[in-house]
Amino acid sequence: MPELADVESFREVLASCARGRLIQRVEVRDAGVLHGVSTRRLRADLEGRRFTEPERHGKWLLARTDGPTLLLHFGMTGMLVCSGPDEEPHVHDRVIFTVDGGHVLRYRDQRKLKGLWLADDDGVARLLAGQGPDAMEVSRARFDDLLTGRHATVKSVLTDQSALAGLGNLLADEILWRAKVHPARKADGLTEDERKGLYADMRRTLRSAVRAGNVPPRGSWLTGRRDDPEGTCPRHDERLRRGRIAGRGTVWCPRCQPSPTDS
DNA sequence: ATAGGTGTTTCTTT
DNA sequence: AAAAGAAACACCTA
Repeated sequence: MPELADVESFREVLASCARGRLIQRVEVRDAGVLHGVSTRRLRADLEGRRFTEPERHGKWLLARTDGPTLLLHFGMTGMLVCSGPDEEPHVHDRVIFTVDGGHVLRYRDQRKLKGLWLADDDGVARLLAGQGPDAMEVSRARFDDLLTGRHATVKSVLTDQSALAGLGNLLADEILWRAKVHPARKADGLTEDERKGLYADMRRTLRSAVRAGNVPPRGSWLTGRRDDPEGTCPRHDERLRRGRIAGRGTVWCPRCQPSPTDS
């Protein structure tokens, strides 16, 4: 699930559920999701504090409080859920925050690939130090530098969080499809026009996906067709192609996105 | 039933 | 430098 658009929706969940609220109780149901902090210290440091305005950088969610910051990363299957006070916990609710006003915030995750960190401002800076600029905020000039400076495939650059933060497998494929750029093209082999188009289509795609709260599995999107082994391009009846690029399952349209001829 | 796959990241090996 | 593989984890499907 969680790429930039999903994490942005979790930020909104956090804001509407808990911003300005007092943290009454922190229940760690599975300490396996805690990183660099014990259950005891998480509770001691957060209970009695108040959530403030949450932020996001790439796929990281920063749950700010009037004390330390709780950082959340959702791996492949994590999510943030807000519920009323009396709902039964879900099997995969790993940490549950009860705040005042009758709201309960749940960090839910099936696989526990990532999890929760607690940090002061220096710690936050350290954790995010390796991240590139957020994909929603990156300037055209910076985006250009990113691509022209690298000989790797364009897909691997787009999904490299240290280059550009926030794009995952689905968003990258979606953006490349919209921009009609083959994912295996070399980043430094793109023309000026292609980089310009890629930037514009990245912004368009992100705007729509953030509005939807995910990369929408609609038929007019590549994502709406990638799970169908016989899926075709939304633009025509061409059968989608699949392969492994940048180490991830990749989908593209052979007609819209011509194969790289350069090397 | 075992193998292989997965909207992620990181570390190691090639 | 960059790509591939494995590992972390839990679950699903073939």
